[in-house]
Amino acid sequence: MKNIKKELVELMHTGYCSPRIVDLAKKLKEPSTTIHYNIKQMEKSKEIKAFKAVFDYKLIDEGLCNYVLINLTPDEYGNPERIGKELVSFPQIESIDIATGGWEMILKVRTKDVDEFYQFVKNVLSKKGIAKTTSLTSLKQLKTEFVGI
Amino acid sequence: MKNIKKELVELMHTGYCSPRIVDLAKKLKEPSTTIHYNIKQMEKSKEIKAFKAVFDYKLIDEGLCNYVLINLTPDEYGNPERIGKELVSFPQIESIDIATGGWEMILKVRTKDVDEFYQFVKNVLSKKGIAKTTSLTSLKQLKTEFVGI
DNA sequence: ATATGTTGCTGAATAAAATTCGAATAAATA
DNA sequence: TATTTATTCGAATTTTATTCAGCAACATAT
Repeated sequence: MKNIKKELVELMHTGYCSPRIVDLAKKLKEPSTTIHYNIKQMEKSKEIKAFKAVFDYKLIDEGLCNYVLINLTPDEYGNPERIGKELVSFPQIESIDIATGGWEMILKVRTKDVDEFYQFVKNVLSKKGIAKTTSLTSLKQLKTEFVGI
Repeated sequence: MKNIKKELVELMHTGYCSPRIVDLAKKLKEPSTTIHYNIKQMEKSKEIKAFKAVFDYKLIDEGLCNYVLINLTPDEYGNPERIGKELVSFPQIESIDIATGGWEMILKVRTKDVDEFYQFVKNVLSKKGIAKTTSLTSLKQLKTEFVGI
């Protein structure tokens, strides 16, 4: 038995999917070529960034979700994007926002469990420029990526 | 000229997409029927919840993003899910989490602009059971739904 | 208003992909 | 080991995406 599922999850996290043109055409009662044309337009204009899968994260070893609120050190206020860009490639990070209102950065982080989250915090959040972090643990997710549970 | 794009965006926000089995097969160097079988398994077991599009929200009239931290009134502490379920169907809400650590609920909300956000706050967050809200406005998004900018 | 260029729409034909099915293999269980 | 169950995968079929050409709608200039 091959372990294909883990690799599939990884790939479909951010891509390797596409629109179901026939179904969209039926739903909107338009010719499928028209739907096709419009979606291609939206891809060209970058309105559409990707097609991807949404998972039940409890079932794929990403059961723990934390919002991490970050205060930067004063010398990093000027370009929070520097740290942000360092973080983008971490697969545990679902979203990164530069913010205002008490914290300079907001991360949404998914890990398997507390052990992995601890590792994440140690490796990532000890980066230069991060002064203080506050973690808000999600106890239950009722909606994710616009998809209700 | 028909206004198909708005309807397409709405539908592809949470579905009407599917995996690109042939591409996954090529990437993983496996037969496409094997990929097909494995994905169907993941759909049946509910590991996969949906296939959807990710947008550049600035370009589709959802340019303003706020994290809304919510304190519930003491009488609602017992079942935060009641309010949560009332909120699920709002299309502006990307995610709803029941949380611990200072706030009982965390919303991620996307609106066109401040005017629409104000309407949202008035209509939704004046619901019974919500004691206090704090909004954190995203100034810049570096990663969303696992997709980097 | 008319001409001209550009963008959007659509049916027909083609190319490509998903799905089904059956048989073989591998894994799990007794 | 024997038996059942789950997974792999090639061949055939069904379904879907894509291309293309022509037409319609719209915008802009004359």
